Amino acid sequence: MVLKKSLDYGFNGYRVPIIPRGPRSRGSHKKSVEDSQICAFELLAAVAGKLLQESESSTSSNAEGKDPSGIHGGGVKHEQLEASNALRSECNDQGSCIESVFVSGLAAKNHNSKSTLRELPHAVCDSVLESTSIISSSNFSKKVGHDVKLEISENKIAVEKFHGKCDGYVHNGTERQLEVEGNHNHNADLTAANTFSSKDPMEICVNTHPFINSDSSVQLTSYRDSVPNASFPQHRINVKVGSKDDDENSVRYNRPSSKMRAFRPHQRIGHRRIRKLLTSKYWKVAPKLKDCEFSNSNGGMKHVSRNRKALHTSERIQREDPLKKRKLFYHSSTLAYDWEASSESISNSHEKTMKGDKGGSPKNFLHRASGVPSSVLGRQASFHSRDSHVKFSIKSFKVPELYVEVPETATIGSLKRTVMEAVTAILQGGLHVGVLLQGKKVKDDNRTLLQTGISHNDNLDALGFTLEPSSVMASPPVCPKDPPILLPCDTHQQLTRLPASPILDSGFSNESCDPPPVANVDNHVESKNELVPSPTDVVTDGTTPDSRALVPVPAMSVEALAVFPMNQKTRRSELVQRRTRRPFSVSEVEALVEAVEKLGTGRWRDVKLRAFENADHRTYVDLKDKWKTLVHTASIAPQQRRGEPVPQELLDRVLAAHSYWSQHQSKQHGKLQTETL
DNA sequence: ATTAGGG
DNA sequence: CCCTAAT
Repeated sequence: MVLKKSLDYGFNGYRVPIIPRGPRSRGSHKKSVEDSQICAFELLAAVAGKLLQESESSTSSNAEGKDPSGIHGGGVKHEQLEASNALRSECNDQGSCIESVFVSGLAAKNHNSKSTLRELPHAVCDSVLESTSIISSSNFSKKVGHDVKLEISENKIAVEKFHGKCDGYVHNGTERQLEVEGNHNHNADLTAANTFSSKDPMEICVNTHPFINSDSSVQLTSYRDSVPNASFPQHRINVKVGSKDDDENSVRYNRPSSKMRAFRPHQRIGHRRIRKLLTSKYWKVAPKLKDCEFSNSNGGMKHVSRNRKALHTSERIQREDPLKKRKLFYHSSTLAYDWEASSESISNSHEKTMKGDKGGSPKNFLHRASGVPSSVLGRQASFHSRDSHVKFSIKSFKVPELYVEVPETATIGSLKRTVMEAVTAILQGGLHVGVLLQGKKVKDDNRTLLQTGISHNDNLDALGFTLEPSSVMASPPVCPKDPPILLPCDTHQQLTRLPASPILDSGFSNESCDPPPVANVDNHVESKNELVPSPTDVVTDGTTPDSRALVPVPAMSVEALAVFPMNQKTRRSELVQRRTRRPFSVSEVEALVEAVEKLGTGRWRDVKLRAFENADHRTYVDLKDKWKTLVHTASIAPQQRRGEPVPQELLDRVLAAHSYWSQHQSKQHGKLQTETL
């Protein structure tokens, strides 16, 4: 449809099939969605939990014994409760959780004592996650046919408190519960609320420590490893999460994951889907790692309180749009997930370096990090270490959005499984960590931290991390046929878009990060998109409300977060986040120029309608501003121009149009001018 | 809601 | 991009 329109006008307006909207986006429906999604889905936590659980049985027996200190237990418990309460209250406050159901699994269980599941971890201390929770409040949805699509947005998974030593496996201490409550009457919308309450915050600390590199498999690992063992001499079991799964998990997951990966066209076109937004999860890491502060069990309570705070904050932050979306199909259900770039703040470590640190090369660090699913924002705190090691901790990270599509007849259990599988698949699929420095992605993996400008006393605050899907994940086949399924498309699009904002400073995590590196390889130019309507476009255009909803989910990014690490006191940035920067691509500029040539300046509304109607992230103000800058750019020497170079030809047209319209003050009747220019 | 400009 | 004032 869009295409048609464009044609009608005689030129192709720039269209972005799917554009992530910033928090403040003026986009219409999106907004409502965002608003409605209040509760967070602790996805990550869930994942971790799952993993843990899987292995739990095996581990559990041991666990208890391991934790000599009883502290963990009590402390943890409290924390958990608090966390859940906090979450709950938050939901209430927002009011959107009405529909959400709190699965009190956590709370309830906690009460009972630490839930059995959880206990293990505590005891073990190794586990990174003590508990995870997922909360989803969701809203939405409609049914299409038999399938229910759940989109859980703004869910966060937070792993709060990590007590324990970092070594060891990540145990399944995590408890994850996912419940969906749906009232789906035949026509009724299905509402599902999942709650995962996270009990324990997880703390993650990453440093360049040598050990870190040990396992590659799962992110969690990093922490454990990273933690200086000095502090936790105890049981250091290096288990990879991934490895761990081998036995049980592998069996279970393999099948699902493989299936999930394969994208298959949505079969039931007529079905209604319910979309549930899954928000990202946050992993909370101890805000400050004092060298192993967290290793102490007592530290737990303290951390907890902080965590709670963080949690709340993070929820607010969550508004961001997901960077990416993907869909997975599992059996009859489809899972799509978005990765949100947003990351959580990372705590600073004021500590001095850990003794244990040996110089970890940046590389090590990176490697370590990779594997963590979901975006992570890291912020450095101060590094006092005298040595050349940079130490930082990642407070939390969240997983963007998760789309789940399942038959209405699906059981809650199956839904849970589906979600977990999706998450698991993602995790296993491999994620890599992107490093952002001052909002810009650092692509050169070979550069050292020092070369990159990351040193213990420098801009640690500007350091951020993002979790990016592995390339494999990124390139799932697109299924044009099935309109509803967009994720793949999204992916595609994103990939496509990358090229658009090449090198500039502007490269934000958003755009740049999302796509896997691989993606970069196949750069498509934005213009290409225009020429050849991408599936995404089709989807977007076409569309049923449902599909629309799905597709457009944008992604926001981490960058913003990255840029504004959550400092509890400072910055309300979280609330007033700036829109993510989206440099105009050449094709956009062209569309703008063309529109202005025809309409003249002063009619930005019309310009917007004409050339950017489908680019919801471009407001008329943006267009006006862009024009302003274009005029300026065209007036200065090419050497002074920055950013993606705009073809001189376009700049010439800009000047011509500018002067033309300046003279013809009559901005109102601009019909004749095309030729003039 | 738009437009125009300054920041 | 944001913010504001003026429409």
